[in-house]
Amino acid sequence: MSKRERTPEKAAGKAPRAKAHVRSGRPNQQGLNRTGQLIEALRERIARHEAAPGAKLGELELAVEFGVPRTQVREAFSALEQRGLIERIPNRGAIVARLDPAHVFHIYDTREVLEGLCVRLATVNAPKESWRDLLDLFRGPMQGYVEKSDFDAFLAGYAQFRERSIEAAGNPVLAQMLDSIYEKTQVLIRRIIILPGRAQQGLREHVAVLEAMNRGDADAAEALRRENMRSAKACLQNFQKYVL
Amino acid sequence: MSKRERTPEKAAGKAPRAKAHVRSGRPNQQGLNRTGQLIEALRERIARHEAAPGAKLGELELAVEFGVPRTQVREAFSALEQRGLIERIPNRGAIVARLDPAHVFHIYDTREVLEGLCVRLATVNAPKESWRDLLDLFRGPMQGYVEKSDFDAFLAGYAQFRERSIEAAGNPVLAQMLDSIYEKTQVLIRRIIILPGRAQQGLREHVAVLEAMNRGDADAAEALRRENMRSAKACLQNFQKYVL
DNA sequence: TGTTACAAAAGTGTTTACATAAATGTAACC
DNA sequence: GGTTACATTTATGTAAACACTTTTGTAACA
Repeated sequence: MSKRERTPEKAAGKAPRAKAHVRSGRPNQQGLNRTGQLIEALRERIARHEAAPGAKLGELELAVEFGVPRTQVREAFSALEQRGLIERIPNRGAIVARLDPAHVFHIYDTREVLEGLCVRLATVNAPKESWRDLLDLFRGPMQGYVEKSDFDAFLAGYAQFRERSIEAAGNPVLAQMLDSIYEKTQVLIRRIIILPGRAQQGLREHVAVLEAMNRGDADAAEALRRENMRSAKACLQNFQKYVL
Repeated sequence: MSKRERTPEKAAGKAPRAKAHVRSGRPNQQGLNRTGQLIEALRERIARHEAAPGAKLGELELAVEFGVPRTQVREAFSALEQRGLIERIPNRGAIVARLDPAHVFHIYDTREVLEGLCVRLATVNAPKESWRDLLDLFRGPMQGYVEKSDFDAFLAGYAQFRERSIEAAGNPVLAQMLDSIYEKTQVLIRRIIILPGRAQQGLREHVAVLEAMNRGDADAAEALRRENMRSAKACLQNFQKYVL
């Protein structure tokens, strides 16, 4: 699963209408068309910070790298610009969007209510005791990850909580909004959890949320989750100079 | 301000490099580039239901109408698809996105928490008594609009509340999410307010929200606004067969 | 040595042309 | 009369060419 093996165009003869079955103008493969694949690839690259904020995204450069015509790169840019992941400056090209501190705090305010809704819906929709396994994970192994500073395992646990919640909430509108937030802040999480005491507190708060969810107390779960987001934001503000 | 007066391409000679100052490849005009203008025009057309859900959007058709090359229409489609306003079916073109009832309810659940956050932030940020004029409007003239069934004036009042709240909240992330919801449900509002008793109840609830905002009680404002959204959703469920 | 003017290069914005897939119409065939 | 096979049409997917803007490098000039 390397880059992508494609003939870099310019390999098709000009036979006006010769059989022509598997040539240049094929529409899609495996469900997503090529532009969609390109959008997804760029999105992930930006979310992973493989392309740093402010970095220039050359149209021709990407077109050659992915083996697609420049037109498709521009279509992808158009989509990514709508999602706020890149900025296009007329005649100057596209750059990965920077996120200034103020914007990050705006994101966290919004995220607070969305995450709250997510756990509320998840609690309502899933039967009691549905969260036993996650609760065990967060009460047991996750504590060890924090002590051993095994942040990868720790983040994997968070990701599991995240996926399960969104899945159980069953609200695609909410899921999309949380995704759009997540893809912008993904890289921040790695900087936050290494802050002194943050991982421990986050863990405590998650356990409290999960306990409320597991006993079916949707209102408490929502309130606790919102509290959790507020404390994360407060932590971010305290260490703003080191993180943002 | 009619359609758009542009030479429908194919009017520029092929002088290899003759002076060339105001020709074909100009980048933008009045702040937004042409693709941006096209996106905005199509967005509005969809939001206003001038293009009905499920209606086909032909690339060439739109290209001719707006006097732009097909490539730009495709870029606009790519952006609109990201915003969930259209759906693209491979080799079949684009259609205006349909919104099924389940999706509408998901939207309203999400909207509830976002609108709640909006009035909370607006209340916190704006000084007390900032909402006196709106409160007077909703307690006075708006009542008359309902009784006279002057829905246009009524909706204008709602729009004013909406704009002022978002403005005062001062959170662009939230504003964008509310916009993305609004552009999808705009047409529904016209069907909801004509439902028996809905306008009256919505008005009462808005007055309550504004009273809380005007006395600076952010928590009450948030709770009341959320209540308002829940009652709107409930109304929608009751008359689902007539509205959706 | 620093500055300005100009020219070349690189890259984006735009346009057109070509290839292919779906839809449609027509005629042969049962 | 209805169905199937094929040709035609229409529209989308793709690719490449063209036009313009910005930047950068170079050289003349103060």
